[in-house]
Amino acid sequence: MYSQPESRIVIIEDDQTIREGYAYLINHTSPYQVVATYPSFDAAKHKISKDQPDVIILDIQLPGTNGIDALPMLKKLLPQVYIIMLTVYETEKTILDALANGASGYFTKNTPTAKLIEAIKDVLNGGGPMSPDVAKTVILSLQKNQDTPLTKRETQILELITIGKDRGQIAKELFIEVETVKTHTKNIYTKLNVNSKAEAIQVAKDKKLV
Amino acid sequence: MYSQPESRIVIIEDDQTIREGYAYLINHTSPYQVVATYPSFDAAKHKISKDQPDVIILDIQLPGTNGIDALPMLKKLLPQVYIIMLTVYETEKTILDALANGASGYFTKNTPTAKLIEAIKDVLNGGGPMSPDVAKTVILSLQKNQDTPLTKRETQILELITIGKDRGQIAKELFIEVETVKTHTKNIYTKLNVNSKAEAIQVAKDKKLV
DNA sequence: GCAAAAATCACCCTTAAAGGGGTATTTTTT
DNA sequence: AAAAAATACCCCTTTAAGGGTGATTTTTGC
Repeated sequence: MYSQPESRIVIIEDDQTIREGYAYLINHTSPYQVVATYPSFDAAKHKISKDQPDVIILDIQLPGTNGIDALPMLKKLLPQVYIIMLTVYETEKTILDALANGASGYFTKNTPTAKLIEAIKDVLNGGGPMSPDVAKTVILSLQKNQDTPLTKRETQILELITIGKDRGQIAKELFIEVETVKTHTKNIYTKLNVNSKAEAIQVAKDKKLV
Repeated sequence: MYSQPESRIVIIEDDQTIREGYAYLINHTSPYQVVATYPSFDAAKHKISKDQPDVIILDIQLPGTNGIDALPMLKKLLPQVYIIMLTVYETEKTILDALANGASGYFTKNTPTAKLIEAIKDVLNGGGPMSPDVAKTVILSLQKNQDTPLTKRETQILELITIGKDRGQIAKELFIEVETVKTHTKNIYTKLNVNSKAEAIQVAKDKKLV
């Protein structure tokens, strides 16, 4: 499916200047049309279905229902819609939350309109855009801790532990004895300074060891 | 730190045409210089430290040591270096592996040189580039399953279970009784058709319920 | 080629935390 | 008003986890 000139955009953004600015620029410098703008999700929710948007530009910091909470509801109302998030803040948590909740992209409010229009084109063509800053945050959050105190095998076993495998499953998967898994596990616990599977999982996630 | 005109690039890529093509274009159409090119990691490993590269463009499908395995070794050799991965394949697994192992960016071989040069600039300035296709894969892999059979509370508890919390910790965190956590857990198990914490974690990861 | 590090396996012993069954009240949503 | 979700208790069983100790083999790094 390729982006059609008549693709319909809706903007949900509380700041009037930004809202109208983007709307004007999109309408005048792109083949897309802004069919509606709303200052909040609560204002939008009863009307937006009739707007039949292809893409929604959604602010995160909205009065009333915020953008993150609005995401799943919008997805429910309009399952096919692409949503591009807009925000001033960029904490790892909010970005990942947004992405995990179904955002197709993520931009800051100082993103030039040209970039935004390019992003709209990208999502309409099925590619998900991501601004470099956001991409960096995502990458950093995925980045594995390089200087692990754990050996290769230990890391491997810790990884299997974190995805819920028990001793027996791990042993089978690695073609080793359960007792060996136990030994490795003990060493892992010593190195990580924990003494239970649960704690190990938490430390592993925390330090991005796996 | 801003990108310096004298920034040094090394290309590790087995296909001679691509290797020399990129080298020529980067040298002639950008302020960066390709200081060395290698057809494999094995050929590069003993010399690359002396090249003092700022950015390495690294192919994934290499003869001998592949790019993914080479990543951590390169990072060890040159902790400060930025690595941009190059590949023809784009499975979710390989991309996430690369990112998790410390790649700064990820592009396909048909990426126009202009884009690649822009990416080099981006990484040198500290922003991580990501091609739209890759970004999409990453996003998709982060995407939460929308139609969970679980309730809000159940999802919440499953989430805590997957990060290794036990009944007691979950109860405390949610200000409810341990017995209530148990009840929810039982219901989760029934719905997910499992009967252990370990299985639940696996199903949760698998179906991206959390 | 040698020493250190990593990976492998085994036996003993203990108990907390997990899992299964059933029941029931309160709160929220529709 | 009915249905769904969230809360809470009781009883009962056992498994998988954790701790201690010791030893052999394989892989790595210099």
